[in-house]
Amino acid sequence: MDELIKTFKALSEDTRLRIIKLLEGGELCVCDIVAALDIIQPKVSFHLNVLKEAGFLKDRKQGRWTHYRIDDTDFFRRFLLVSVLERIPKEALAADRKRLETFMEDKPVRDNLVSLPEKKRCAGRCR
Amino acid sequence: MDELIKTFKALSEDTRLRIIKLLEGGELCVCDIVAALDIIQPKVSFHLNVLKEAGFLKDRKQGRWTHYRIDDTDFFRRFLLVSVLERIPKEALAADRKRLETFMEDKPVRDNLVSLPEKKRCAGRCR
DNA sequence: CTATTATATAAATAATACTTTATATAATAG
DNA sequence: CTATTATATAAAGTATTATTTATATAATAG
Repeated sequence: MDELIKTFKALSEDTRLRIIKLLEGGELCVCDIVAALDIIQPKVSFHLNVLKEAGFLKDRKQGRWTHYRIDDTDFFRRFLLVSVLERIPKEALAADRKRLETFMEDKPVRDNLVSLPEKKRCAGRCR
Repeated sequence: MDELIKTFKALSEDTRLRIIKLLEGGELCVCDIVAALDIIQPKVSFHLNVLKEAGFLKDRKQGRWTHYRIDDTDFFRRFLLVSVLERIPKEALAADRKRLETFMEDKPVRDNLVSLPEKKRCAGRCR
């Protein structure tokens, strides 16, 4: 029963649902999420960890960055995620999406690194 | 998004899942649930209200009693309830079920009232 | 090697949620 | 009407969870 409670509790918080909605578009590193949500990094890390511990996210370390993505290996959690995604209207989190886009576009440093091996690049404007 | 959070939060607590599992067997009045869970009445009322506010339960007043039952009018909540029920193994809450059965059987007063109109009877041993 | 960057984690604080105790209310038995 | 019963609610206390600030760690650029 504890696992079930942990599962639902992970989905019972605003910031975490915003993260899920962001990751609908694919993998992001922590700094991308920080920029998109416009909240401080330890707060983002805290919530990412709650979602990960509950089995909703997977992480992938790459150099200095940690990339998070939706973990869709479990059927029940996958159903819950889809339910969440379809119940949050696109316009509700438009600001998050907008900040993410701006952050992604406005990355002069990344452009300089496009030719470097994947290991050294970040999806955002990280150096 | 707030409604979604409220929905999941309602399912993020031990006592509330025990209540849901109890109500799988059908409508019960508050005193039945108090007896089954062996916890104090205001605590039960608090959790019943959380579940009701989240749309998982309906209540029905009958004389001095309030009977609660699962509200299966909404498809999504219904799916969540079924998911909860099937994920809580029968043996996990055997003690609750046992206390409920004992309480239901051991009701000398109710037997005296069986012939009275429905309005005056309680499912438990309430007088 | 040193400085910087990305992220994590610890400690302190703040905010929420739950529990308990006490009391209110409404129905009804006597 | 008065006492009792079932349930609800308010107030106070406790516990849990979230947030912030500060710091640690690990990677890497220079």
